[in-house]
Amino acid sequence: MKARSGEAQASERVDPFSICRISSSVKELDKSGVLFMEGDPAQHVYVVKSGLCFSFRYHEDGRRQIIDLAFPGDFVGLEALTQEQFVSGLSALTPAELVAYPVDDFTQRCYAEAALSRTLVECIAREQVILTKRLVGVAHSSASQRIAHFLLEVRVRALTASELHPVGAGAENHCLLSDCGAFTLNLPQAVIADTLGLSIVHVSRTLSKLKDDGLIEDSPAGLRYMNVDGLKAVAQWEGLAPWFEAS
Amino acid sequence: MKARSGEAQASERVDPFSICRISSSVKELDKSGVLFMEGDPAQHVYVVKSGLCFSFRYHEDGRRQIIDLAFPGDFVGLEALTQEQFVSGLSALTPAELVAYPVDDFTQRCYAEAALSRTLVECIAREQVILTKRLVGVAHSSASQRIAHFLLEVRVRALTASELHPVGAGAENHCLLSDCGAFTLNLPQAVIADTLGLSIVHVSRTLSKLKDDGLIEDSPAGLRYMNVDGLKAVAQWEGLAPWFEAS
DNA sequence: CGTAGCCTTGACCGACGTCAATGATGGTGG
DNA sequence: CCACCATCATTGACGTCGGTCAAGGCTACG
Repeated sequence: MKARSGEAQASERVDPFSICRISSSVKELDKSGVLFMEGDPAQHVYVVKSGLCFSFRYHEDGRRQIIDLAFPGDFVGLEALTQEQFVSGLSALTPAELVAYPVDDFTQRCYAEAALSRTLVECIAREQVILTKRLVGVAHSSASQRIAHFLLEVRVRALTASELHPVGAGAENHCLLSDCGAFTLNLPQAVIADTLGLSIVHVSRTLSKLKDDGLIEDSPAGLRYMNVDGLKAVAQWEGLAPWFEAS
Repeated sequence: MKARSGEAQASERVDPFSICRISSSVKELDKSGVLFMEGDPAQHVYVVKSGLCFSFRYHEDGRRQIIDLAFPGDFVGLEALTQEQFVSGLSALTPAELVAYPVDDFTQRCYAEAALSRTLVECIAREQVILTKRLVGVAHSSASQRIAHFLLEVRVRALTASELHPVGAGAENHCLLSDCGAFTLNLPQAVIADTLGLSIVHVSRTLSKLKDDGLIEDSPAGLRYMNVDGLKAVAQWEGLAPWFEAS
């Protein structure tokens, strides 16, 4: 088997649940529940089993920066592998389940099975690419670009996640919903704002503009994507990352 | 040996050169030389042996985002492990040497030696923490905060790197210089601007303000840090990361 | 001496934040 | 069924941070 996954399709992604043979327990979170906070002792590594979560940090001035969303199948709290304390918190946007693996077991297993290390490296590398993209975006893009990009990113990741983990996706119930043809997203604007480093007010204004342009629309279920290609144009979309399907 | 490194001092950091047993070659770069560009086929993983490098990406509008500086001892181009192409370019700020390891050898060795995988995971995780910090900073801080933070970050990383790799540090010659007591930094303002997502003009203005406040000073060798504590106050400095010495 | 980098400074302007008021929605208890 | 409150979204007025443009200075180098 070839180790490099550059040419991998989404369907070939390693399955994070493959590590389930090691001792594990499941944590359940309510909506807005907090699994751990920045600074908490880091004794477990987690995989999101169902629901939608996000990792975040607080800035000294009290503002929250959302580092990344975490979809079913995503690793979370990997900092535990290299540090005593979490450097970011983790909270849930919807009721969620996470599988917890004690760091020590996990580490030992890494030593025992190079393939697991490998999986890990790939997961982290994937995450890193998303982060650098976001970094470039936050630094250099206008609010509408950032927001359009964010909307597209969430869509792709949600679709990918639900393909891979149709069972426990769960996020559809509350936040995401891919109905006939059109994708619909229901997130508090505060989440978008804190992810992209914008104010809620400006997010609202920018979304209104996107609505005026017919790219999205309000619906009872949330934001409805009316014109994905239009969004891509605004976002100057180049795809999320090589290993995600273009779609 | 305990695998977790949260409690590690700088002196206990894993030595990236420990992988030198696998086939490798040294690449030399001139000042401003480019090792690879975004999109190039990724066939090697590198470790900076001497000099100062940086990884970057171009935004669609042509602006350059510097992702991170790379000091002697730092891994570079780790994307090669998981992707066919580099997602960022790498260039040198000073004449530099980099050790190149073919990905395939590297990968095989990862399978053979879990400890190497482990080292890798730690390096990437470390990098990730820096990235998330930068993300928070770029999104929520004022120019003077960002710049002060950047100055401090470079100082710590340069000091750490030169402790670990006193031989091949090399960066001192051109960019960094820790003379009697005061640290001195000589970087083009364009580098600071592109790292922090600011315009050169504004970097200049902000540095002038810091000079007015007596925190830094021009010197023939570059910027001289006159008041590190003052800088820390401006930057709301909380340390770079747990594994770096406070200093 | 002329040219090329790099830095500085001023004038101007736009994007985005803040503050504040107003609506919509939905859950809870009377 | 309605009153009440909490949460979230919208909208306007206004200020500011930082970008852009343009001009000029300083060194280094041929």
